[in-house]
Amino acid sequence: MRPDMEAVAEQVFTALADPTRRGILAALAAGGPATATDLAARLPISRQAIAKHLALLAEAGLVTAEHGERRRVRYRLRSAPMQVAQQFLAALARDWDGPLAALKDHLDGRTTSS
Amino acid sequence: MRPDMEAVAEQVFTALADPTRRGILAALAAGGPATATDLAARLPISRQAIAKHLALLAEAGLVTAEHGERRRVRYRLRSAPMQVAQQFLAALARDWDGPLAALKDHLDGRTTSS
DNA sequence: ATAGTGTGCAACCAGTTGGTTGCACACAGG
DNA sequence: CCTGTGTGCAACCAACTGGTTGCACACTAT
Repeated sequence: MRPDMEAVAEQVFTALADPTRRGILAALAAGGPATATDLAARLPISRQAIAKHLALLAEAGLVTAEHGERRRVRYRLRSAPMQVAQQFLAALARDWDGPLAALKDHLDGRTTSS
Repeated sequence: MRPDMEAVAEQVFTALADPTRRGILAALAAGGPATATDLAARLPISRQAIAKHLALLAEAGLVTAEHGERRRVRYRLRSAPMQVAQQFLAALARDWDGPLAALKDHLDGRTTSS
């Protein structure tokens, strides 16, 4: 079940690279699931700006929309995509300074090890 | 020794969010340390564009510049900042669906866990 | 019926970003 | 001396992004 791990990681990275988005996620983590208008009351930007960010976060799978009574929509955190991103980072680091890198350096004419 | 972990993570996320940048890093991982012109030969963009990306990657600490003979500059991968980013992701995930989140939900009037 | 509250959609705007071209400079070899 | 190669800097450009405002729509309550 890896629907293109790199694509998920890219979306997570894009989402988490923005301070405002991290602020929204922190607000959700601190106060539990909330609606866009609720978040707009706590953050210094407009509801529509928050709605755009929530759409992007939902696209990345970091939040899920829960439709409640009277057209209200609550957003809840989802940590699963972040674990995918973590694995992606781990895989990258393994590729970079793993034994392959040393071999490459050797073939490159450098005597990195031994 | 944490010079603002979140700042490092943000730079890593910004750097890794761009496909071209990941391509440059992949080329470095595959072929070992290389110069900007060398990378420009393998990638479909100009040397100057690559130089800009390398500057950003160096700023994030993901590559280091090694000044060699005759004004040549080779860039080498550094995986340390990625491990910081990994820890940041782990801390976030812990904050989200850890016991605190359940408590918050409870205080919010919801009976998530008995 | 109408007012109030909450959501979604679209237009618009300024700043950033990814990319290009062009040029100036440093240095080794003919 | 010049020519070739490699680097750095700056200007410029199109596209994207983060943010705003305005408006239309849905639904509940008075």
